[in-house]
Parts: sequence; C-alpha cells; structure tokens
Amino acid sequence: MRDTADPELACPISPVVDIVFSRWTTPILWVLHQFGRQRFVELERRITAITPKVLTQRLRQLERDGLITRTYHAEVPPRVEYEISELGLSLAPLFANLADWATASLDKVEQARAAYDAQKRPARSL
Amino acid sequence: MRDTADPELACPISPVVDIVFSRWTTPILWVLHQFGRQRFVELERRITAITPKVLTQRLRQLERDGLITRTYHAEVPPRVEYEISELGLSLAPLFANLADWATASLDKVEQARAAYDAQKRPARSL
DNA sequence: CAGGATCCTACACGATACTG
DNA sequence: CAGTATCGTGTAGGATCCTG
Repeated sequence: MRDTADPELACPISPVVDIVFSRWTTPILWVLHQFGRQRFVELERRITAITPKVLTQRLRQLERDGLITRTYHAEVPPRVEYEISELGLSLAPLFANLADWATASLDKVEQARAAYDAQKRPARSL
Repeated sequence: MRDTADPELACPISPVVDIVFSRWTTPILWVLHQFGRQRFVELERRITAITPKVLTQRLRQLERDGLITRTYHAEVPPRVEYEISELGLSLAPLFANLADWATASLDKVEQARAAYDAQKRPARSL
C-alpha cells in the first residue's frame, strides 16, 4: 500500500485514489463485478500473473475497506467466496466513466507519447 | 511508474489507471487545474513534501502522456511554466465524480475499517 | 482449497550534491 | 530557477515452502 501521508494535502481526491486505485484493486473489482461471487482460485485464474500472496493482501485490503465481502464456508476442502459489496458496487458508474475516457482518449495519449519520443530522441534505437 | 504488464488483461481500465492515477499525478493535475498555469517552484511549494526529483519525473511523464504542457522561456534566470492541456482538462468531470464519491463514501470506508479492525483484533494495542 | 511464513530482489523514492 | 547526477534505502511484490 502507498504511504498515505502527504499528497492529499494538495488534493482532496488522493484518499480515494489510495483506496480504489491502488495496485491490482481495479482488476479485482472488475472481475468480481463481471463474473459475480466467486472463489479464490477463480480470481487467481482470471487475474493472470497475480501471485496468491498479493491476491490475498489486496483482498484483505478491499474487505477491510468495505468494498468486497468475504464468506468462509467451513467445509473440507474449505470454500471461500468473495463478492462485491454495496459500497463497492457504488463505484460502478465511476468505472464506466473511466472506461469511456479510455475509449475516447487512450489513443490520444499514445499519439502524445509518440510525438514526445520522436522529438526528444530523434535517432536512438532503444 | 508501475510495470504496466498484466493487470489490464483482466481489466480494461487498468491502462487508464496507470496513466492518470499513478503516484503524485492527481495532486499535480489538481493544483494545475485549481491555480492555472504556474512554475516549477510554485508546484513544489503547493504540493508539500514532494521532492524536486520526483516532481520532475512526474511532470515529464504527464507531459509525455499529453496531459500537461511545458513551456520553457530562455531567460536569466530561466522560467518554465506548466499548464493543463486540453486532454488533461477532459479529466475534470471524472475528478469531480471522484470527489463526489469521496464525500458520499469516505466515512463508510472508515466505518468499515473500524469494524474490521475491531472484529479481527479485539484486544491489541498496536 | 485458501492461504500464512520466509526469504529475496527490484525499483521507486529520499537526500544531497552540482550545473546551465 | 529548474532542473540533472549520484548514492543509499524501504518496501511492495515475487518465489518457494508449508498448513488447517
């Protein structure tokens, strides 16, 4: 987790960013929203390249922040299910706006990068 | 900068998050939006606790991504001014939504945290 | 299955110089 | 003023092994 100390002094939305947009949280919330309630392994399989340790950490964080719920079934083998909470669901329109912005502007960012790189490094390979 | 490799496989908004919500970017964009075009030192003074090195890095990144513009005046002493670009400005409604969510839900997050901590650690000091 | 415990490493960031 | 360069470090995250 980021140290949450100072950036917020200059910016009222920094606290939200720390909660909602720290690493791996958007993929987790996204697949939870897309595929509904599911188990640890399913999340692990859908979010490629995340390690179980980190997945656990992020799930704990999201649970603590009230964005998801964790349900433990004391069976053999044990079964744990994760689901978006009401609070987590309230982020949906925000995510939709973000997706819209992505659609509209991501290629502009790419163009800006290309232009910048072309200007700043006229003839270098790497 | 985050390594931008894998999370996006599971989540279409991950690329946007890397661009817009990486560390210090929201404070920078925020004060640029609030106070308009300004110089390096002004940014440094308003965003408390950021070091010049990191501020430079983030400004370069934002410039490369086309979210801000950098204007260099070859004077003595030199003067450099930063300003939000049109593309950066297009994030304004998004940020407003985020601020709204913060107002509505930040205390719920706090409550969730308190409840979680109370339940998980019934009697520990640290 | 769902993780906890350990060990290790990379890199983001801080601190401190120094320049055009 | 507006940065770069260099060095040192904390910690998030990866890899591996182990358990209820």
